[in-house]
Amino acid sequence: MTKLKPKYYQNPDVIFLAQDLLGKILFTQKNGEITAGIITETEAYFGEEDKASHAYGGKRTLRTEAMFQTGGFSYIYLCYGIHHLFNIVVSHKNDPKSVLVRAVEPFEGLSVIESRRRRSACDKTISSGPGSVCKALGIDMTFNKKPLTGEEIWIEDSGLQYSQDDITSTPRIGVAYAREHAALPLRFYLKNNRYISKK
DNA sequence: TTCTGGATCGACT
DNA sequence: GTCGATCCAGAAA
Repeated sequence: MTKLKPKYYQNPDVIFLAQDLLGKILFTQKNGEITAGIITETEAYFGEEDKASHAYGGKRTLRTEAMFQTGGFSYIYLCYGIHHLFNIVVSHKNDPKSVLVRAVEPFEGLSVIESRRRRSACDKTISSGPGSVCKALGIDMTFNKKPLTGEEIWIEDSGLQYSQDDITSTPRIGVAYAREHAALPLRFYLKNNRYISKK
């Protein structure tokens, strides 16, 4: 397995990347403990034109600043005052596209993940849903704006390849306010995996 | 300074 | 299926 390179993330085709990232492995290292999960579900946010994106209209604030960085950095924010959500920033500088990781399948450090989530790794709710992914992998705001090629958080290519037949696409979750962009099929998940937020 | 609402989860019915 | 938790960023003023 090899760590994905900066070049991989600089691709401006966020819809391709949201699908290509399925099957890749997201690692974190915290307090010397390494945990990882196979990415099973993602959503694409296509930038300034996307009414569902925090960067819609080129809105640039302290929070959204992370998305305007060069592809290959993390964008993490707090949702509903409770949950952290993890995004992979892609494309080039000042093009705020990102991929939201919505679910992973536990891969490494299972006992650490189980104690963080207080349930068995066999329970599919352990890391299905964007808030759960962050909790399972120990991701909080200290991971915001980090390079995904470093030693705290990174993604490896497992070599797994999927065809369009293996991937289901649906509208994104929780973005009804995005009006005409709410129905776009920009959510992707592995058809045959049980670690999915909802079918 | 104050107000509003959200890229959700889990407990409970 | 329904609903409360919980708090910060962004907008209004």
